[in-house]
Amino acid sequence: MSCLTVLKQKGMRLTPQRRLIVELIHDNVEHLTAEDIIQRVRSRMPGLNKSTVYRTLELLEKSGCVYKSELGDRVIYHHTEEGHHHHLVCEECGRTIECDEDTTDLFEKSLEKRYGFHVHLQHLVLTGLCRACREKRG
Amino acid sequence: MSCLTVLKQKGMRLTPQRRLIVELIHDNVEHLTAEDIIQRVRSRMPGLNKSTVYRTLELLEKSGCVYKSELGDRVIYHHTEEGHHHHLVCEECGRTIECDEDTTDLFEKSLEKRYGFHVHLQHLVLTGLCRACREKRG
DNA sequence: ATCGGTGCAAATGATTTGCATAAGT
DNA sequence: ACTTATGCAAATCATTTGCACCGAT
Repeated sequence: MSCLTVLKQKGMRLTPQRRLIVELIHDNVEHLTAEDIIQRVRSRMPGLNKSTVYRTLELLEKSGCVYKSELGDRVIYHHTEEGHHHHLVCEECGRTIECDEDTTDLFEKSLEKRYGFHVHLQHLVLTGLCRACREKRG
Repeated sequence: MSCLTVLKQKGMRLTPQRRLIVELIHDNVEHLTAEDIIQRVRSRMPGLNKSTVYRTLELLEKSGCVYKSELGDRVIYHHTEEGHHHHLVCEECGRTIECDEDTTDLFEKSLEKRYGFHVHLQHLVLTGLCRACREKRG
């Protein structure tokens, strides 16, 4: 179900501002910060205020349409998509790899088995080095 | 090697303020925020300024004496100790479980194998529910 | 005695909020 | 029409910074 449908179902208004912000988040594979979104929005709808961006992001997060995570010291947003909830971000080239749930399932199970701890891995963002960058480094 | 030794070796001064902050971090199993440390310091050395706390934390992080991580929207600090770099924090009771590296090693290896991605898991803090709290919930 | 460290107060920067107006339903 | 959403400006809150003085070496 699309974000816009979710909002409509909840009785929220589909304003041009919200449509634009939702569109931006969906068109981007990368993770965007609030500031990124404010920048990108500027060219298409110059009047759109940053408060509106923040309010919309909060709304989308609470509605389960986007994930809010921390990447280093940046707060980033990413649309919710089933099966691709985790991300590997290369520190060198910045590329993002979507990480499927099978890989994390195993990890979750081992934490459960070993510590009796049930992790809530909603949207994990891990940093490191991708293969290409490691090969370049030698 | 202790934090104080590290600082001394780097030619940094061992002021009473720094000694106190280091002591606080080492005495606490839990994760402390900068604000927590500012509070706790107050009773023992009322004149100690918050800037000094922030500056010391940054120094300790750069010297590899403490880890700085994000837990939800809080920035937390924890002393570096070999073999216990990861933490499982219960969302219900707040208890922290130290997670040994064997468990994460497997996870790291599977990410490497599957995606060719080498994660930098310096100090992972994961939230979820501990066994006791899950049993209480039923 | 030196030079790095501290306290203080002011600056910063991201996010939030209160309120009058605008606009989706 | 009735509310909710937006724009604006001001408030907030954690963290950072410039600078004069202090104190560990």
